Amino acid sequence: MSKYNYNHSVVEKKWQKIWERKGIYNTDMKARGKQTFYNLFMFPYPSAEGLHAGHAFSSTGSDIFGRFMRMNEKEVFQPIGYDSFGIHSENYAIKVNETPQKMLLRTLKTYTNQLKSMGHGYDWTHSLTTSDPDYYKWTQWLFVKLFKAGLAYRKEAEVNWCPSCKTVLADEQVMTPAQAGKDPIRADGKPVGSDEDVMVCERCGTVVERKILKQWFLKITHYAERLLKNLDNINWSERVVKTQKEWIGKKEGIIITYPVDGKNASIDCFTTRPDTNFGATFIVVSPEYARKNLVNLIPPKNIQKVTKYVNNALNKTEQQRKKEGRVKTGVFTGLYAINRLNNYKMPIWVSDFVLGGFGTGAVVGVPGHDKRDFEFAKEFNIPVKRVVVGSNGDTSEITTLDKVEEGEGIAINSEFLNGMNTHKATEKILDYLEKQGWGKRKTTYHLRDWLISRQRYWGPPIPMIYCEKCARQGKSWFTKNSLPENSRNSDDWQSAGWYPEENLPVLLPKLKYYLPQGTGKGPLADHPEFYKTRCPVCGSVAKRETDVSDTFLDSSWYFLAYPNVGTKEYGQDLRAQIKQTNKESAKPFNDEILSNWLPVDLYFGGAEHAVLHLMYARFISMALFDLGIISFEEPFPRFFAHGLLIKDGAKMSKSRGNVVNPDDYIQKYGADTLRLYTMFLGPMDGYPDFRDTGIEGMRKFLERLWLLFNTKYSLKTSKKESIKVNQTIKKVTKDIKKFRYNTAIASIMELVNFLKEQKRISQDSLIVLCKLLAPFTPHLAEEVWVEVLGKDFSIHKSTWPKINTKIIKNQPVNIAIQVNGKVRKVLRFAHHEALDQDVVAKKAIADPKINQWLKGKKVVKTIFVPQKIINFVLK
RNA sequence: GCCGAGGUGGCGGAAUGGUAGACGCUCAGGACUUAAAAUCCUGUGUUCGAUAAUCGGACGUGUGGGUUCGAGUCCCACCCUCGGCACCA
Repeated sequence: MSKYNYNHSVVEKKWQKIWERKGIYNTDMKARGKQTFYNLFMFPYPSAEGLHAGHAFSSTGSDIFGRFMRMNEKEVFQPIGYDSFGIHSENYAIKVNETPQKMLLRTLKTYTNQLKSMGHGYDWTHSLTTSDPDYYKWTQWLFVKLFKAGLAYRKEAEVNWCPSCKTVLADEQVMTPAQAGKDPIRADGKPVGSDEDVMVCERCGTVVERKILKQWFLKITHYAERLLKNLDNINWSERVVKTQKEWIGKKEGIIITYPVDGKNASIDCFTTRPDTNFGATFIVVSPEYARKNLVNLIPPKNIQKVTKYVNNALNKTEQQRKKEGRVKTGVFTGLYAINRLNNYKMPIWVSDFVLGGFGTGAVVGVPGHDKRDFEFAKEFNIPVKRVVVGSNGDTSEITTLDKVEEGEGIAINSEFLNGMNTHKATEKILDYLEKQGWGKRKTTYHLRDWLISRQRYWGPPIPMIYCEKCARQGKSWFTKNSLPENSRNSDDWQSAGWYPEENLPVLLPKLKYYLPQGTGKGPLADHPEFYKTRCPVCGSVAKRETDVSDTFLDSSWYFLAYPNVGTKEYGQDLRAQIKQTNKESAKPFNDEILSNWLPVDLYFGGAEHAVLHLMYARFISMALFDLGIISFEEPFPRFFAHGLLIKDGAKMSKSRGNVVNPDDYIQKYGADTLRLYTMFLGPMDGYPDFRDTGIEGMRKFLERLWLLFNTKYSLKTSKKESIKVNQTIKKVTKDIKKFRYNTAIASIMELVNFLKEQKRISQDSLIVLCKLLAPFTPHLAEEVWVEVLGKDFSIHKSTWPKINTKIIKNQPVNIAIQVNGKVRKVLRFAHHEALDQDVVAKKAIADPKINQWLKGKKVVKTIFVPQKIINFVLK
């Protein structure tokens, strides 16, 4: 090839072929003697014909780090695969009117070609596809394991239903339209008002409905405390940690029991601020609570008004309640409750601002220290008491909303709590109330159990068998005494008649018509040849579960599978296994490989999975840890949340018509150009906008690079050149470690500009430059390494350049002149002038400006200020 | 309302308390060319002044204060933007 033309398509194809043939990115899983590095990138789900430029942006970010670690002498494992099961793929198949199987045959080929054409260093020998029976038999095995451990159960519950996807959704898959990035639509075609607060399906943007159905749940709440606690010990992007913490939503408080005056009854209220309880002046219960627990107690003269209010409130939809805003309404029940702390008689009210579904559904009103309580008290002329003095020191009466002190402070008017700070007072009162038997500590979480049933076709069938005969006799897989710890206290235990299927996989049959029914049952329910079976215990006719599991169950363990792909453990036949006595110990993992490679060293992915995949994967890992199957709780000690590549100010999406296809750019400019360009646009955790003009410039830079490498070089390196080169190494290394690829590239460009201005460029400088470029532009670097610099095969087996610290030590310095003990003047000198402190000091004094300034002043000291201040006395 | 993150040229974005605007895009001028494209060179925060030319001054990081020899960076108050949570007791 001509040395003056950089032909990207020839070079890139050539090296991609060589890499594949020689398998240089294939990892020796039993590697010894080298430190291992598991570099994981969130696998894509094939819900379109191919990847868009956003994937190129994020996957390149992950690949660069992997290549960097490789050059830092780590044995790097960088796998890739496909999250091919699930609603997203199925919906796309429906759209193109094909079966998911057939659609995937085509799209996976495209995805693979695209990923390869970007030049990522993936180990394709450890690839996996979640819809492959070899994979999903283990997903089913996982479900069975969880079931046996009491972590999977079935219960009837009010659940989210997407009328468009015709399936239920987990709480995490329901969000506001803004979060989903979709305009809300209603299944019946009615328009959604812009002021309406609606929740939509994460996938399709349809407004969700509520339905009561019997479904399978995973008991993630059992791990709420550990999921929360461990967050403090893992190195994750801050915003993701915060989101998870909020989603778990831990609240510590106490349930206080207040006797109802003159009745043989009491009301339980949950509060997180028992330290303010001396300031309680009323009780409010939700309409739900009133209807359920209070109606019989209410005096006749109040009953009509209360009933009317309750009925009215309960007939309103959630949306109506929200629309009415914060105006407080309510009705007095005629009843009083006693606050046993001070024997205060608190009127009991009913109001719809109290939620039936949170806490106990009843609240104790402390109007001085809760804004909502204050609004309510003002509305109905209920007394307000101050029991906390906040940081502003105000002790006056609380008469307006802005005087309500919700923060921490010092307790007053609270008898034995007086003078204590909020923290101490809380501890004291908690102990006191428990000791008196008036209350009980209670911790609540926002996190709910994970609903995994899906009434769809494209997923792993939930491997459970239902035997009606056994159910009638109250039999189940668990004997009465063998109910696991986790489930023993649960009211939700309704699994009589259910047995786990161990003859795995329960194959998903090929169906020609697989569309969701919308009846609350999945398409498999129409296929007796699938669901008809025999009870594994009594042998009578039994039925299989016809729902499939959530796609997030597939992806909750895939990172554990990658390193084990190809092992005999992962490949073993579970159908043969069950005949063996050790069937309980069957698992897809090789212990040596697990300990060599896991947990994942760096997980690179999108922040949108904060409460979805990332939470589920942590939960599953903890469960597997408790079952003794793996030896760590946290699968991802380090997670980096990348940003998103946007186009014309918006997220790329088909409906907006702003999808950038990376193929066009790879063909026109080359993968290296696209890699370098997307990385240069901005910080990796930002939201850079893709523009065509910029990429032209980047392509020109690569051409100039190519020319630079092809110019004559000398063997000697000048001192100035050496300083520059070493500064660049230092900067680029630091930036890559912090995922600041854009500034790393800028430094490389600066070095190139510098080298171009030199009359002679040394070979050493070019070698360093080539190495610095290698993670970003792997093909170009490889070509230069071998063809131009004549080095051994593959730059990626070479080592990252070392910094010569001696050379870059001399940085610019400041000379500060001290008069009468205070620094009064500072001069700045370039590094090469400031090698000797005395020389510099003399020079400072000699400076005409300083000289003039110094006139008539007594110089005591000059101070040498490079990075830190070093004092020395001027003689 | 509460909790985060942030506000720097025409644009994307750089700056361990130490020459603000690296690097790139855009734009302008020049060279080459019959011409255009490509390429290369020069300039490009605002403003004032000056020279034959090299040049010099002032102001500039949302606003107003403060600390410091020195502040985009640290502290206080305010304004604005973007995320997350939201009648969760």
